[in-house]
Amino acid sequence: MNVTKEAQNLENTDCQKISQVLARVGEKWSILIIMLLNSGPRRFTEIRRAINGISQRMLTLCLRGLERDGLVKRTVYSVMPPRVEYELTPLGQSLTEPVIALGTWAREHIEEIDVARAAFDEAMNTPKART
Amino acid sequence: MNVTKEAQNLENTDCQKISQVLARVGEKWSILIIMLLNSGPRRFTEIRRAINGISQRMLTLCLRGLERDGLVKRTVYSVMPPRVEYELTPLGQSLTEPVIALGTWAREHIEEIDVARAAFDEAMNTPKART
DNA sequence: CGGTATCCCTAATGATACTG
DNA sequence: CAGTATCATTAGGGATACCG
Repeated sequence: MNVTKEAQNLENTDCQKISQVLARVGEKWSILIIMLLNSGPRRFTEIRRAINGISQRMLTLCLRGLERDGLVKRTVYSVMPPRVEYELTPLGQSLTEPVIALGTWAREHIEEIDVARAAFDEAMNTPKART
Repeated sequence: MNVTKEAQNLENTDCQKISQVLARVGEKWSILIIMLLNSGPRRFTEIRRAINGISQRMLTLCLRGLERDGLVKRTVYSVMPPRVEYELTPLGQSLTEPVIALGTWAREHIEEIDVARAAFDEAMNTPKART
């Protein structure tokens, strides 16, 4: 889980920290939720409807994780029926910057990746190709 | 898996793409491998020793995934004993930039996150706190 | 050395039902 | 509405053994 001094650019502990953050950001739904909330507060069901395919359970767990890390703020309005709003904290907002940078990279290189994948998969189907 | 137009900053397809990339980058070991290879080519066993705790199986799978996406190049030297070197492709190298940006964010905010986590966990142990 | 193949166990996730 | 609880299924990943 640690990288030795061989990884000259980063310290061991740095890698651990980065891994922790990337693990959260890399979670299938986290990034989508963060980007959705980047455009303003949303209610639980709004988020659920906006993100196609997420189960109620996973949305709850994911929001809890983001809330725990201080990236998302959960506000409960004690009315009937209940109303709960989620919004990015300043910390969460600051995270959108590097995330968008990564997203930009993804957009710029996704075709290149697709080509690489196709080439790799084809090579797999052509056993001779793998010397 | 899609975000509706509610997420004004990004298109549906963008989010899918970003998710794909983040899923790979977010994988527990990928980021460590990428950062390790950022300092130069490494042999299979070198990587394995450098990254504490990764199993041979997972290293193989992870490297295959990175290779498939065109981020890592695998070179086999047909000698005895076998020698296989892994290095970042230009695409892989370009990825280190936004990843390092995210890493920088992680380093700058990890304490804030730790505090948030501690506060959240304490609130959990004080049921009254969650109204 | 650098893998692949197999078994096995656990953690993650979906589906469903129920509640303040 | 916004959850929680439970069950069932599956995917992730470790351990081990074997191969070119």
